[in-house]
Amino acid sequence: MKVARQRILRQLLEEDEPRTQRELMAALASEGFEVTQATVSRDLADLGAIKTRNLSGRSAYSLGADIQKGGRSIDALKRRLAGSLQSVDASGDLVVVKTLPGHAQFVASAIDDIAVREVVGTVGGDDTILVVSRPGKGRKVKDVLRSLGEMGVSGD
Amino acid sequence: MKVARQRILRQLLEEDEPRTQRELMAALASEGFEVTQATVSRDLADLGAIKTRNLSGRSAYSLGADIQKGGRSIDALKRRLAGSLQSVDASGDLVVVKTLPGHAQFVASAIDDIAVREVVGTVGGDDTILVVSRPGKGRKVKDVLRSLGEMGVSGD
DNA sequence: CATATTGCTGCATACTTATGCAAGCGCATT
DNA sequence: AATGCGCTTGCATAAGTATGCAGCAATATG
Repeated sequence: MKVARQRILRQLLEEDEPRTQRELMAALASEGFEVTQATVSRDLADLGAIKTRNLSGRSAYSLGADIQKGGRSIDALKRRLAGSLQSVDASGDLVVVKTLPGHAQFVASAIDDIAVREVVGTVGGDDTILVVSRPGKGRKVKDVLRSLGEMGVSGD
Repeated sequence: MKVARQRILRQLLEEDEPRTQRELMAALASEGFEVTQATVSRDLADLGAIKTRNLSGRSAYSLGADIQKGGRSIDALKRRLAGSLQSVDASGDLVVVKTLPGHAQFVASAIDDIAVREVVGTVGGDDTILVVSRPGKGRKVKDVLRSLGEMGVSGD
């Protein structure tokens, strides 16, 4: 089953330093999941895994930029955010996110988790977050956050 | 020249979302650097660049897990650490790092930056840092940190 | 029950990236 | 100047990864 396999895969990604998909394939096999490299590739995409470089410069798969906080998928994050987001507006490269009272810190860290490239950083208060995006990415970040929350909002 | 080219490369990695080395090759060419894919590959290794997945799940190159803090290479980090480290010891998966007074916070954040996979997290005081490594990685983290600082230390 | 629809997978293969090797260059030494 | 060393690069190719397509199974629909 796919879900079970991907759960194992997560573990493997956290515990070991799988260097190739072939290696993961073997590891999965020894756990009873015999799949091809193609499936591993697709699983890794599902999990949002990336190939990082470890301390020695060698590359290995891991669960993304937020490894320390425990990996999560975009989907999982979507679920987390959906309930807390109130509105998202942008002014240039600054994106202002309103949340339920007290949720700002939580949401801000979630945004930090997910927006690896487009976001420079976030500042969270009690119910408001200021998201600083990379030059020209403000609109995009806004759109993405809105789509994650799937809520109606005021204009640009 | 290599250095100049890699500087441009950094910029490209930060500003755009290059999806393949071929793309980077083209971008570099339009900046006056005509090199082959092989060179781009080696440059990316030098810079410690990794292939992340952006919000939509597509993969793109970027400067590692420390994007938000401004990318830097292992080498740069080495230079930063060398002057501040005093000693490194490990006890199981806990690594204790001593720094010059007041440098702990700084060094801790540097370690966070660099130790993408092996380190679970760090706690920094004034001149001491507690580094929590992944199970079984304590020794390795210790060794790496020592080698970064290139200093004599006490035993295990 | 028969027929769609959907999702997961393997196969084969296209695409992408890494690397052994040799050439070229600059600097130091003899 | 000649020799030798180390570094960088391109070339060719190996190694690794992604993906179109088709088959299969499970579930939904008539």
